[in-house]
Amino acid sequence: MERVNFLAIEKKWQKKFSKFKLSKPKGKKFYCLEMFPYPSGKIHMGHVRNYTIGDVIARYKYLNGFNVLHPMGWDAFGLPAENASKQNNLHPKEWTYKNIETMKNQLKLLGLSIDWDLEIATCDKEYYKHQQEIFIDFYNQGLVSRKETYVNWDPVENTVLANEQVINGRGWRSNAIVQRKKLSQWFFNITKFSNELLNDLEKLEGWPDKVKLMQKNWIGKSFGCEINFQLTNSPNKIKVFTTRPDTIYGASFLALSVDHPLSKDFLKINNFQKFKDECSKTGTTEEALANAEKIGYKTELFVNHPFIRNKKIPVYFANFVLMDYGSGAIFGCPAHDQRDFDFAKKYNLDITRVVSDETSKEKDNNLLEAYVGDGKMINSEFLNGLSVKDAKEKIIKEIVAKRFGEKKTLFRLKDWGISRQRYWGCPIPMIYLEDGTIIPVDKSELPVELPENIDLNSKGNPLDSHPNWKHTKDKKSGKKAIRETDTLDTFVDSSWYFLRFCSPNHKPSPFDKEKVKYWMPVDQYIGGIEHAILHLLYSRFFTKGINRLDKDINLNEPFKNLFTQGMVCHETYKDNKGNWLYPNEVSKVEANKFIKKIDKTKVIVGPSESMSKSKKNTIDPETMINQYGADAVRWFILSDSPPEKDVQWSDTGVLSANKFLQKIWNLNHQISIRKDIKRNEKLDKEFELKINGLIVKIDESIEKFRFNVSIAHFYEMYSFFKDNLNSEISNKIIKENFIKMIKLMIPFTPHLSHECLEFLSCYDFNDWPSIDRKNILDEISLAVQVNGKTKDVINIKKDMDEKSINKIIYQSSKAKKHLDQKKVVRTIFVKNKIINYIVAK
RNA sequence: GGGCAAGUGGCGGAAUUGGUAUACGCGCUGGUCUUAGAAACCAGUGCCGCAAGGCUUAAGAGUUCGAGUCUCUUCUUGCCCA
Repeated sequence: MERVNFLAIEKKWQKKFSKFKLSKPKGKKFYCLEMFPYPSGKIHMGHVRNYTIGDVIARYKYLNGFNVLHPMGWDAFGLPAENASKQNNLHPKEWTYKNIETMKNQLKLLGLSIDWDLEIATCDKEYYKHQQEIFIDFYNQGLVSRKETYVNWDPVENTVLANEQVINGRGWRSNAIVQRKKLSQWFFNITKFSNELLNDLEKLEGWPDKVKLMQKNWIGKSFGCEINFQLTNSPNKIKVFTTRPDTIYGASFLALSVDHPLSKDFLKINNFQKFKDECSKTGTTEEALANAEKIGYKTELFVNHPFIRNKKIPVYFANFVLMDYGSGAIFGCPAHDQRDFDFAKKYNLDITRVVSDETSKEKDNNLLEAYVGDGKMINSEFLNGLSVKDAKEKIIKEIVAKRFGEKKTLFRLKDWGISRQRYWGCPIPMIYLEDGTIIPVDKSELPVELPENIDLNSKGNPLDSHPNWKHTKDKKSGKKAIRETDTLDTFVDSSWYFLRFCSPNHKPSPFDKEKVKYWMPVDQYIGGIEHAILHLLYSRFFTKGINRLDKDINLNEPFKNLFTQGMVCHETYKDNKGNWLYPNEVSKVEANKFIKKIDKTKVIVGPSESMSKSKKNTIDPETMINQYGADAVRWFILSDSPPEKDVQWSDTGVLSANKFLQKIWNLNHQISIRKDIKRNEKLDKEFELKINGLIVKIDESIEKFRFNVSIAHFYEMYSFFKDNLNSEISNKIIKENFIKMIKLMIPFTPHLSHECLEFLSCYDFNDWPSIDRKNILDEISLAVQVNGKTKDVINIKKDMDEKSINKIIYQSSKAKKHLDQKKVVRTIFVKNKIINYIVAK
């Protein structure tokens, strides 16, 4: 068998690919973008999968005549650089750029069609300078504000986290339990776009429904009303937001957040202070609040019930009410809200049912839990008998009419806190004058550069501890000023990089508007599902913000089509002491039996999980590329599972990919030395039809992101070629069609395909085989069923009528014996598909 | 607790969207070649059955000439929100 040295040919073609451009003067534009990586050191299999998928799409579109933008860059700011710096005494900048160099070379090993002239790194001052400009523009547009709020404080990273970065009450990166802390912070006013961010989801037809639903839930629009409750002993009112005004007749208490303005009057009271401290331990997430024991602090305050004369409702402070949702106060209706129910049980408060549960036969009022379902209103005077929905409408009308409150829509989405007390991020371009005014840095002074000399071991914020960096002057007035020493959340960096890629070297502004108008939106965005909320929501916000700055850009959404790929998984291994082991530290003795290479001790095999350094179930892409070749690695990672699902890494899988690609090379060689034999025109035609069918299938499966199916078709086509090497088919036809197949493989195995084409003296690497519409098979196979069960399959001419088919079946079909001497009651005939005889029993 | 997916051989997974279930790959079994191994090649591989044939898409029901696909119930798993 003829063999090819994959490493040698890959090296050869990579030299050409590295200068490769998919952009061309003609053709419709296509912007193909994969989420850019964090330069953590080395690429991992997740990157391999992500960028291979992107490369298939980019190359496919290019070969189909599109003018393709396919850039790559680095999400280069972030905490790991600081941590590494402390450990290795290497400046974050050096560490980052060293990693970028390594990873860039690794990406090149994959043979990606990336235009490296467009490369950007977010830690480059040429990049963050423009980010600071956008920040100032947003500030001037009222999209940035400074607020004192309770924040999620990550005690391990010593920084503030956005709500989106708190997962199950823990920091998304450190996994430390998040604390509540009051700080003055910068915010992007993302809530100004709540409605647009929600409504425009509908326009995103090219996004997975799942992601849209997650964003919808995250934005969390809810309808309800505000009700002002009159305090009995003061002229003041307490404003309450509720989505269930229909349950007002069941109200038995008011609960306020401990941060509610009214709490000021209680701060001097010892018990209250104690209670407040207790509440701060609960955490800020909705989950923590829901699971925590409901505790309250009873005040001597009462409010009047707006609809029940002479009814006074007690006022509590409670731990499950948050100041930053609604008005920081709720009315409790224990019968129909579980949290209120728990609270009422604990403090012996009234539980009055106002919605009847028609599905339950129990009529008594002794509820075991809150009833939140639908039903008819009871105990509610003029609402009685109405459904929950109707009651809601009626009571809101009444509340508005009587001026007790107003109709209101509320969002769960909160503004995006962007201040981080870290060094390795984009400095926030604001200054504080001595008189207390806060103003943006003059644009002519941008970028506000990070200082090179920094002591990362100092306590607290490194920029704040720097001896002189923060001291500056206001350019206009010449007054002394102090710089903002917080840096921006790194999610800001990735919220507009897709715009920068359209003109990465543009100096005057963040991007060349004309280029953005041409390339945007991104036609295909590809990345992990883990960014379904954070990154994608922020990018949408940025796009809308930028569009507001200049309507002429006319860009509402950044990503037209989104694809979220699954993760790469591998079995986990532990030795008998419970230590994790890398896959290359163990060897397989027999099925399901593994031993540790070093001392032959038994290894415990755990379930297959997403590859992670902590569990050591990682496979190094570079090792695999060196062993099997980049094309084989690409081939395997695309072939084994549909790309949106998790894929199981398998050494035998990548080995068999390697073997198959060797066979393709061997076939290529055999075709080149094939001797022309007697030819049969009919076979020639059949052969052409077959390859024509392949083009249709490959086009379709690539468009639908079903690369595993594409690859199955290539396997079938390979067998077809091999089986026909000695058939009476002309050399011309075999070779022409083999070239077509090889061209179809370019997006999957660019190195091997190019090498084969060159070997066959075909130097046109830039076109895609076209479908010959006339060359469509005129024979089809038809299923013959009796009583709905398939008894035979016959090959007939396309579009043959029922009568002729009947004749064939009664003459020669295997189904004949099931029909003989039986009465056919009915025949169902679907042209070119099936014929079904219903026979009497 | 709520919402959304999904359940097909020993494994990863196909199935033209209601019309031939198990394509393709892995693994496994047998054979050829080889001193041997590896590679390569050939054959087989859902289940029952010697065969004819019958059964089979988590379980159960329903609609239909026909259901992996549609509807309902149950179970299981995964994800997101709580």
